[in-house]
Amino acid sequence: MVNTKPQEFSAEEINLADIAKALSHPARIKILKILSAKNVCMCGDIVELLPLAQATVSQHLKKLKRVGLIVGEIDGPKVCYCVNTQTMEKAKESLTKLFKKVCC
Amino acid sequence: MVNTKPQEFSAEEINLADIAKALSHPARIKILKILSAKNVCMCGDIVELLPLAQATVSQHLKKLKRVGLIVGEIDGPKVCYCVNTQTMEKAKESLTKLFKKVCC
DNA sequence: CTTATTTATCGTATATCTACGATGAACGAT
DNA sequence: ATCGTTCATCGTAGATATACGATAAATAAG
Repeated sequence: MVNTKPQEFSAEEINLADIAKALSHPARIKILKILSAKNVCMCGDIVELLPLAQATVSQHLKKLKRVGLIVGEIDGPKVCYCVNTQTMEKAKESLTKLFKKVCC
Repeated sequence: MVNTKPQEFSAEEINLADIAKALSHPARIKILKILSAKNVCMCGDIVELLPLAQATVSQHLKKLKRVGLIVGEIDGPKVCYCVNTQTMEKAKESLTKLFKKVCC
């Protein structure tokens, strides 16, 4: 009798799940839209546009940063956030690949 | 002075976040791949292919069902799961729309 | 009817997520 | 040096996610 149960998931599956997790809250979806619309944006500007406290927005930004979907550059006391187009492209490709495999 | 802080998120943002949440675990990514490869599949078959207990796999299936990405049809004591291509297409379109807006 | 098979659900433990106020750290301006 | 601005982090509370064994429910087969 052979053990067919695999030990873990593939790096690709884990990576795609991480991307999806970063996109799994409306606030983070909206943050990406805001950043792309303004091209570059201070944290404070984002807080103004979301129904959330500054600390909470900062946490959401951290999660988007962690997977590389956005980048924050320090500019004096402020921080300029912007979309990381390269990572975003990769994310899009990974998802497109999944959809192609799964249905379309 | 005007209050610029919105009260909540849009239905579209919430919906997209829900889809992303359903895809936010490697097991669920893999389940979708398995189902599409076999076209139709029993729960037990999926359990064999994942490094998880039956109860855990059942929970993951439930989450995919909840957002409509898969459908389970009862067949005697078994349940035949398959990808819901329609919902999958919609999910793909929603994500594509986001990526188009945000970067690509 | 009893038994075996298949799957969902329950109960439970641990971890992560989400949200906020308070505080700290970094910087520019005075 | 002090103050105001901006943002991250800490501490905390409650909710949700993840995993499993045990059990229940439904059906097919004997």
